Amino acid sequence: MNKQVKFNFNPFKEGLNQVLGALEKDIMEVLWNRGESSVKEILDAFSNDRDTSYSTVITVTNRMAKKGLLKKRKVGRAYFYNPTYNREQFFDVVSKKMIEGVSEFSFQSAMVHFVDYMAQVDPDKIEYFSKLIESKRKNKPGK
Amino acid sequence: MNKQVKFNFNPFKEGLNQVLGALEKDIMEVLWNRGESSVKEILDAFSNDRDTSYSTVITVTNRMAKKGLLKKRKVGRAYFYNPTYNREQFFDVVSKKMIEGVSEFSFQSAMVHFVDYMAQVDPDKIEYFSKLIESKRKNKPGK
DNA sequence: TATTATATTCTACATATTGTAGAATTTGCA
DNA sequence: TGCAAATTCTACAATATGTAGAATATAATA
Repeated sequence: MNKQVKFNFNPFKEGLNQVLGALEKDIMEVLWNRGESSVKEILDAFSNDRDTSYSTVITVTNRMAKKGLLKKRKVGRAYFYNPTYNREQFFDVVSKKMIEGVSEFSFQSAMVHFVDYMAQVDPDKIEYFSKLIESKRKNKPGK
Repeated sequence: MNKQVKFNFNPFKEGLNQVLGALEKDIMEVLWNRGESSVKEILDAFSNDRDTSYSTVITVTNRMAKKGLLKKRKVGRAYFYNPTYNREQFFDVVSKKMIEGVSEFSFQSAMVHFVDYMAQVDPDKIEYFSKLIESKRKNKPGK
């Protein structure tokens, strides 16, 4: 029923490009900013340095719909596309799947490096994280 | 200098297949189990249900060497291959890069889902994790 | 040294993903 | 009903991975 979004994660890229191709990303950004849009509207929203043909955008939006990233809806003769998830949901859905994936891959290493990362990048986050954990500990069912 | 290993992560697969192709994984397993090996030795180590040609293995081991997964060394007329990282190191290197990648992608979500995952899969790990964090907090440089 | 067995290199094809777009076709509105 | 607009179909490019035959190089040995 719930067809989940499919993606790969490239840790050597940045931001959305870790999960989406360059054009896919640009399309998502437009749709998140504008809301449901037609291909023409997406094209118009692209900055002038991106020169992409009409049919290229159609091809890619259709592929994205097939992957579960977008929903399409017919309005008159044209199709309108809308992200399945809003920006925040998307980052959350991807993060969840990735954390599960990496944890399954090697939980021990994931733990260690997660703490290391926190300590290095923003030590203050550790405080917040501790609280998050404490609240979970309280909810932990006694054995 | 330190050419790092390149990889993608597919959270919809399992174990090493999240990072390696099917044949790449089989080759890594053989090398981790046997240590430095020739193509012939790798082929011999494959279970009988895998029917792969000599040149297929050469092609893939060479690609893996190019990606930084293996080191090759000439012995007589043949090349011997050895993993750049042992099994534990490999899981650790990949996990580190992935945790950094996902944290950069969305640290907030990563945090929440990491704790959720822990609580759900193995609540006892939370205790260990708390200690890990406490030790980091002590090392935290006072502002 | 000539032969043979073995290993490598080169090349090429298959599938999958993503970017790209022309040509043909459909469709809806004026 | 005719045309502009949009879609569909098809196809090519690059990258990643799996696959392997043919040609070539090389080492051991007869």
